[in-house]
Parts: sequence; structure tokens; C-alpha cells
Amino acid sequence: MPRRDGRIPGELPPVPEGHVIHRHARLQAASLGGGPIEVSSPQGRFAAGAAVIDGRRIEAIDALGKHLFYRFEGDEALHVHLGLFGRFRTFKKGPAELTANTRLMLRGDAAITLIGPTVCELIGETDEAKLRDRLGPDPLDPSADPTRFVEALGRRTVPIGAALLDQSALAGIGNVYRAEILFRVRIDPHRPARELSGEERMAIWEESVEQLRRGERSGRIVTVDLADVGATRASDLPRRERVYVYRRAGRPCRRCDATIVSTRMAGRSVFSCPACQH
DNA sequence: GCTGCATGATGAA
DNA sequence: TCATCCTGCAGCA
Repeated sequence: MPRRDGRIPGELPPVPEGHVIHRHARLQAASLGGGPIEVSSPQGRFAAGAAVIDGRRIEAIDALGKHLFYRFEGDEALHVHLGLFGRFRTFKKGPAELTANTRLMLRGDAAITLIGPTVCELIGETDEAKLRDRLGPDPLDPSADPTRFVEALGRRTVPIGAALLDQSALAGIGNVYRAEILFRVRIDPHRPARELSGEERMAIWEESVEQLRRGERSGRIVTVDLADVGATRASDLPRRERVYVYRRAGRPCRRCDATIVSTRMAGRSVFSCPACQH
């Protein structure tokens, strides 16, 4: 039976990589509506900021990489970054469920609560500009310039797997997509970034665009070609079956049967198929 | 009830 | 490379 937050027991929560952030921007704008927004911080940690924007309208909600910017009238912007644990919940009707950890509540047509974010702050124009400057192109931004990404990789000696998690090279990719994208383009995560050919770098960009768009539409990370796994709908697959390599170490590759390996890169696990990716 | 781990990112050493 | 912050879950006693 689904739990009160709508998740299925045993399933991991939605991963806050870039696709989820863009999806939040789109869906929250629709569910909050265009009226005045009640803003509060039940937990108290954002009380001062909430008081500033309480009662104002939201003009737009923008996402860039894993960052969200709520543009309130009067030139105030609320900046949220979910980090590893942050979660939003939306309550379409009835009162929002508040806990001792609810950092932020926004109430318009619907109520939205935020728990556990790394960042929840008001941000000024200058600081926002600085932040945007240090982010690389976002595959979900239609105006993004892929040559910035291609050129950035040419300057990096670190493994391509590490470079993909560097938000100043490419904004919005997290640990799941890094493993999956590199598998799909058949590139070993351990290869130095600058040794990749221009075609290989561009292939990574294009694969990122395709996979993040797919994730933004569905709200879940599904990177397998359904034909590869004998499914007709992604929703038929348990979460771990929706990907090729992420957290599948020790299991057979779904394309070639070699054993998926896991290695540590900058303190985090990377998964790859030693046969498909080289 | 505790411990460790996870999708992230920063700042110190 | 490590400690740190934020939360919730699985696994174990």
C-alpha cells in the first residue's frame, strides 16, 4: 500500500538530480497559482527570510542545474538547493502536514513543504549572478551552449566520471545519471576527461540532454531502452531495473553479461561495465 | 533503538 | 582527503 507521501514501500525516493529540480519548477508554478503566497518556516530556521516575502506573488520559478530560484514580486528571489536529503511535498487540498523539520511552507492554490534542504535562503542579484557564473551549461536549458562543456572537458585531467559531477563543467548531473550516461555512450568513467575525442564529449552532452529530458517528463530516472529489458512500460519495472549500471555492482551487465563493477571516485561510487565501456 | 549509508556540496587541512 | 551539514531508511541488535 502506498504510504502517506505517495511512495511505494521499498522504493527509494525520487533522486534530486537536475531533472527533478526542473520538474519541481514546472509543477510548483502550476500548483501554487498566480495569487499571493503565504510563506512561513514552521521549523523557524528560515523565519526571517519567510517574513520578507510572505504575502507576495511569485512571478516565475527558474531551475538551473540543481538550483531553484523563486522570483517574488519586488525583486526578491528565494534560492533552494535540495542537496542530498532535501524533499518537497505538495498538498493539493487540505492542510499541509508539518513536522519539526519543515523548513519552508509555501501556500497558494496548493501548499508545498520543504524538508532538509542544503540551501533555503533569499539571494540578491549579485550573489545569484556569481552562482550562475560558476555553473556549467545545463542540459535542460534550451539555450545552453554545449561547446562550453566540450571545451571545459578539454582542460581537465581528472577522470571523465569525476568531471561529470563537477557542476562547473555540466550543471544538473548527479551520481545516477553520471553512471548511466557513461554506460549509454560506452565510455569508461576512469578515462581522463581531456583524452576524450570531440565526438565523444559531444555524445555525452547529447545523451545528457536526452536522458534528463526523459527524466523531467516522467519524474523518475529511467535510462534503459525498454526493448533491452523486455518491458513495454517503464512503470512495470522496479526502480533498480530501470537503469543499466547504477548500484548494480556484482550483477551481470544487461547488454553483455560481464560483471558490473563499482569503484570509488572522489569518495563516491561509480558503476560501470568493464566490457561495454572502454 | 542504534548504526551506517545515500541521490550533494562546501570548506579546512 | 576529510569532516561537516541536512533527513530518512534499511539492517541489525
